[in-house]
Amino acid sequence: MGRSPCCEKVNTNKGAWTKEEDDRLIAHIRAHGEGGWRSLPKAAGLLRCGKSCRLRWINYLRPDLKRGNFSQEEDELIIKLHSLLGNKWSLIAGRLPGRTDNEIKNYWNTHIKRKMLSKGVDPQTHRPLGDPYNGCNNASISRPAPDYEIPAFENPRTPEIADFFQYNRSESSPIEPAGSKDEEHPDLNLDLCISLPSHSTPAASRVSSVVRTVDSNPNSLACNIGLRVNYGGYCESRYFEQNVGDFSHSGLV
DNA sequence: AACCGGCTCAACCGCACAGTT
DNA sequence: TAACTGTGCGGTTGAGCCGGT
Repeated sequence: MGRSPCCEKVNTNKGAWTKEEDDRLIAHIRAHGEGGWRSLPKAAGLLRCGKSCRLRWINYLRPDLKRGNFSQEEDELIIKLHSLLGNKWSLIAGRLPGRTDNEIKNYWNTHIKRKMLSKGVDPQTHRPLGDPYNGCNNASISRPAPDYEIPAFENPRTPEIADFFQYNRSESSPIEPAGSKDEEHPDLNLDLCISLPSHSTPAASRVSSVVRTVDSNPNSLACNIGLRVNYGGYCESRYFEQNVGDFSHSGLV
């Protein structure tokens, strides 16, 4: 059995939004808050699909949007985060206040990609074009680090997140390594801070756990980092490998 | 002024996934 | 457990803008 459509296709407006539609949507969300997108169009008197309303609000009408050109700092941060996360635009957007995933995705495709290609860097792998390691995600092969620094994550900014670091350090985990780690590689900065997308931060949202692990090997300097994030009912686990300073996204936990 | 091609970005689409029944 | 619902994500599209000819 096929999936039912997200909304009634007939009598539904498509394309550019009018000022009146924007005003209706804003007024409804001010009065009732975000959420309930499926029923929102009818309640707000809009002939729009719920998904379309959500997108319009998140990408254009939200009052906390920054708009305007990206700064040099934002440029660099996007490139660094993309090297860590790949095309996870919503996660990247979560670290750029006032920016949306759609905006960053567009900016990446129209500006940064071209800029990187003109510098001879593969925008997908963040490695020089023609690099024999391009497309290779095997952490057992030692690769040179990219020519820019991997961003150091900030320390936990809330007591709650700090608690999770503390909690998970002492808790055994499927990917918890044996033995101590910081002592072996004191220069490795693996403090992780997960910033939640501002548009999806209801009260219940929180970092459900951050598992900080380092599987240190004196010869390969490889380490593993696992993250589990839960916000707004959305839970995601990620697993990164680092090899001699090179974070390569290697797959889901 | 008209045409054309490239670029931008708002919006759409299909899908995945967690939650609910 | 399966079916269904609601939401969010990433890829893609296309209307509109702009500069060049």
